[in-house]
Amino acid sequence: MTTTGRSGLPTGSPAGPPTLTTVAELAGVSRQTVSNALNNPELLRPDTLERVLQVIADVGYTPNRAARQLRSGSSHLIGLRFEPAQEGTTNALMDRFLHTLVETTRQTGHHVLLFSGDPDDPLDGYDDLLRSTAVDAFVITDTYSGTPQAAWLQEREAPFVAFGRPWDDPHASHAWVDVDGSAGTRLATQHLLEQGYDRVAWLGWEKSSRIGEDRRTGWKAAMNRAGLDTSGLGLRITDNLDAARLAAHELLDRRVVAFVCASDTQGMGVLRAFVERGMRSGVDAAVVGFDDSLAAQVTGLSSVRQPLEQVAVEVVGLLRATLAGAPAPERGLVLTPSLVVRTSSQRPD
Amino acid sequence: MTTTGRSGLPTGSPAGPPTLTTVAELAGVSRQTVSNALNNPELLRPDTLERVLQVIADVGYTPNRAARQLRSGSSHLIGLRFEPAQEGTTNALMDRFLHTLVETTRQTGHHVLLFSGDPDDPLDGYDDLLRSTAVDAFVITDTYSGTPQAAWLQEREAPFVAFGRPWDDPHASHAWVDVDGSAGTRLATQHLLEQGYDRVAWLGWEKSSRIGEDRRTGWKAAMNRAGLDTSGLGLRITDNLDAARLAAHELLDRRVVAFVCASDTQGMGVLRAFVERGMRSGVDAAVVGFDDSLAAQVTGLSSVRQPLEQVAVEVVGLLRATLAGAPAPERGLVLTPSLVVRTSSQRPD
DNA sequence: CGATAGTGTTGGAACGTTCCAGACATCGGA
DNA sequence: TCCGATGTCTGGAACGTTCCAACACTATCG
Repeated sequence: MTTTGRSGLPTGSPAGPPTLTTVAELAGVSRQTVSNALNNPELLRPDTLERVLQVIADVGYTPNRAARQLRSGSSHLIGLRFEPAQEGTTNALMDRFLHTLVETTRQTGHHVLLFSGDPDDPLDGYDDLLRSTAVDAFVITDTYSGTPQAAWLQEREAPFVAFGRPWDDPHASHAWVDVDGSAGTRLATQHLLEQGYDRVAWLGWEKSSRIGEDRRTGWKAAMNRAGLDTSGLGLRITDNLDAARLAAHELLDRRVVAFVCASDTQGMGVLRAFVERGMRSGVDAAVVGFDDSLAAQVTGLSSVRQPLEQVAVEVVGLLRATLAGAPAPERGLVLTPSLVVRTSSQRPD
Repeated sequence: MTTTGRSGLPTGSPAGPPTLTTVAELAGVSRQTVSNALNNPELLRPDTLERVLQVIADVGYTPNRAARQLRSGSSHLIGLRFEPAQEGTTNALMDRFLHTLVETTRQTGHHVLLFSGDPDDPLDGYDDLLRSTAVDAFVITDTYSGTPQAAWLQEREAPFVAFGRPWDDPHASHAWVDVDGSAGTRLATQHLLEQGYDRVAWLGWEKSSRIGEDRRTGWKAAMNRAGLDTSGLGLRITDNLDAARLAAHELLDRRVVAFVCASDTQGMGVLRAFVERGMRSGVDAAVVGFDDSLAAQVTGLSSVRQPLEQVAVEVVGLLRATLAGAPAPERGLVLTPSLVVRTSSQRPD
């Protein structure tokens, strides 16, 4: 029973963390049995299992990730390209999503790997990680600019799930989750109509923004359903405070006092216009923003809130299915946002 | 020259990405030579090097991370426990820091691994990653609650760098970077004094907050240097908008119209109080917040801005040094924040 | 009682890389 | 001419795990 080679040193010398062999020797079983104790416990006889697990706990053994990955091919890492804030994606938004993603993947034994790439090349960074087998799958989030990553990843048969629908190709055959922006603005518009306003204006983004146009349709649908005319009430402007402030003034001149916006930034611009005219927000005029950012929470701006936590949970669910070899669902999952009503759109009591 | 075993299949069959052996055969050299071409190019004859690199580029070879890590012991991953927002750390703040961290580590060939843990146990999660040799080092960020992680990691000789100073032990022997909160509030206070206010109030956090007390000292120092009395001007309240609003009213009753706050949230509360009294912010009264959050940017609240990008760069620099075996610097690195002046504290023109 | 089918456990091989010792030329100097 | 030094390249071994085929043993059945 010559103790397996492993140099001349006394086996299990304190250099480095314990390994399978260390545990095996202490428990008086083979390496493979220890491995099975962790990965296929049902194969072991109960008393053996207990003995092995006890030793594992005693020495504080944790399998070496690199070795496991090398042999099994799975890194238990999910890659996410971490971009600076972009249109439709406030930093804080990403933060909420990311946090739940990390928390949820933890439960499946996965971790999140962040990477970055050349801002001008939406594909940069993916290739390296894929070829070096560093990650098991990707989560892609910036689908507003078309989805070159999706096509690229699919071509390479790399598993991934998208947060954001494939605007270019609604029937794309990959798994995705998105939030129904249109439903959000519909909620906001209905809310303002219920508050007694009949001419509700829209402040949105340029026509080139798919997300912006989607949100606009919600406003339009709510107005139409109420039998109201929208002509002259929908404005497309750039996403900054001052543009929104000026646009609001323009509409206020025409006695339009209710606004639904494509972003909180624009909502803040409208609020500013109210103040400049001495109008009491929520009383003389009303506005609803989009994204429920910190700014909205702190200034009392009503806002449409995306269920990002739920999105992250669903993304992880799809990820698990994809990794298990399941085909992508027939259609993507579209979640409904909620409306957070604050003082900017509701009369006190 | 029997082609090395590798099953009976034609060598380099398209299954899976190319490996060292694939490249070696195509280039007509040994595995080791290919490895050297990447890791120690100076060992190769120039023409051999070129030939090998050409093949590498042709077949799109990237070393397998798991295998490399298993052999060399380095994962090229940096672990970061990703927490929900906490005192003194707005989500958006973390976002700026994290983004630069990802970007900077990219240049050193590292990636950022996010993990989470039991919110009640600041140590949870570290142990697993350490024992499974999943990460090369950690970045710890939540040092405001004491630094149990730092002590714990040091005990295990795990490399790490902290963002945030070790309040409990200023001479702790690990590498850290922090922002000089005191300098920030000093800047803010001086600015208000220059604007002609002489009774500048402080709205800060409870005494138990080290960060809060640090920021308070900056205000006090600036006032003292100007020969001004601070009695009755410093208030410690909870970090929410309404507490700040009420505190501001209390001070405004006493004709105190200039405020330096420990957070933007409090700053927003003060702004609200101005509005409620019909005071024009920046004209009749002034306030400066802390952290330059989106809310501040959008509401025109002057604020102290932390140089988070610079912090991240310095953290990575220290990380590299630590991983290279350098001892921790004698003292931590303290960076100076800047003041972003907006309409809340400066008269127009 | 011998063949058959589990049940629990084992050792060898393999994943793809880098470390290491050595092989084989080539070169300069004694 | 011979020797050591240098430059260039090679093959075996090892990192720690899981896959796989095979093992010993017990229980079942004809």
